[in-house]
Amino acid sequence: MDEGAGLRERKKAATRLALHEAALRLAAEQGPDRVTVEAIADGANVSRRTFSNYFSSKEEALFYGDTRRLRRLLDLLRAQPPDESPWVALSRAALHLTAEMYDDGEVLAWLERRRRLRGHPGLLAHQAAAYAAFERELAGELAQRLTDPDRALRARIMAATFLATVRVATQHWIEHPDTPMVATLRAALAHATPAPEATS
Amino acid sequence: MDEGAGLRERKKAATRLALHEAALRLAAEQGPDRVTVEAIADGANVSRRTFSNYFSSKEEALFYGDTRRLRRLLDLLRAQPPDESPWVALSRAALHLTAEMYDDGEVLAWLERRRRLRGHPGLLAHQAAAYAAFERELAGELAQRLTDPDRALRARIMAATFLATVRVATQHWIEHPDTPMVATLRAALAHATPAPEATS
DNA sequence: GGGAATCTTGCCCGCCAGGCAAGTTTGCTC
DNA sequence: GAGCAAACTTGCCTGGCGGGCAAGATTCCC
Repeated sequence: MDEGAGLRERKKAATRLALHEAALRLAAEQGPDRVTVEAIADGANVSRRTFSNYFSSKEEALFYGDTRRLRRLLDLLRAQPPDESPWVALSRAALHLTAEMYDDGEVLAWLERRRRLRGHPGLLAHQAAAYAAFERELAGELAQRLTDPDRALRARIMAATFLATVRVATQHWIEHPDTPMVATLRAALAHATPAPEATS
Repeated sequence: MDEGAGLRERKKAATRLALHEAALRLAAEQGPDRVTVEAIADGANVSRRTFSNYFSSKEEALFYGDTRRLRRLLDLLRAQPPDESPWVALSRAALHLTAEMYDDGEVLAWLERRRRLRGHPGLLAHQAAAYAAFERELAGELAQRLTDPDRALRARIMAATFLATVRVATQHWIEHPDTPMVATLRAALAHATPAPEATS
């Protein structure tokens, strides 16, 4: 990926990814609390101080994967036809994304490590925070697809509920991997589909 | 409130509340980053160490109000007729709660302080985390009101989307207090109302 | 090749979470 | 009331963290 950019950019992306991978691996091995930032930095062959240049906390490093995926989701959303209903566009983008993840092939290792982190309530909170950081951005994109009088509120609601749905679906799938992920996601999105505006 | 309990319990509740108030006041006055835990403890006439006995971080103290309100919401939900549709029960409980808040009369001071904290993205993340900590509990309650084959997933989705909606509605109202809060909440809940299960 | 921009690292400071133990307050029983 | 146990507060202390700063290394671009 990112083949186009210069050496500097590629190196940065590489260390950022290395830090993320190290964080995830170590957290899965030893439990998230037993891992120090220093250990993560070592695992990526980088000084502790450099870690701080990339991430502002252990947890941010841990969920950098989610962050990247959400950014990708935004791109996929932008690629949807602009006259499509916003929720449908969101759903398509999300399903497209999970398909991509399967193509990557790395899903299995990822799933395994994520399963070991299941049930640490502190981590769930940080994950929710990571998702929440995206709400404004996503809401901005959605607002352009709405014509409502109060699009601002509607866009934020839709962004928040959609992200919550994706987050829960992923979590649920991690805990019940017997069902394929797309099926879980599809069901979750169906459950959360907003009613076509009952004009109360 | 809590008149029934013994002295010990009442004192604990009082210091916990005092710490929360101090945190909110100081954060609103000086900005959340410029406030140290020590200052909050001082503001509540308590040692720094005691702060840690009540809250595990500044942010937890800051959002203790939200936490309390969410607990109250759960009680109100339990008080709804058990044959009511889950989403309607949730909505009623939420509207009931905001009505209670207005009755309290302290909403104005609260609003003022919260407005000053608007736009600190780090805080929004922590708020999302506080709400996320409630998802499991709420989902548990909702699961009892569902008969679905996959109630587990449905309950979690509904809990997550509902909490996201309440959170966004509150935030939106803080930023646009010209509209009354119940109106904002009602609109938000209407936008997020799930469709009656399109059997895809 | 050479200067400018950028990145890495080590050093450092103030802050923070939480274990431990001594001292204090509350609850309970007689 | 007296006295004891449970629970709470506090100070002390440790390991870890976030981020400012400046010196040195690397990359970029002319």
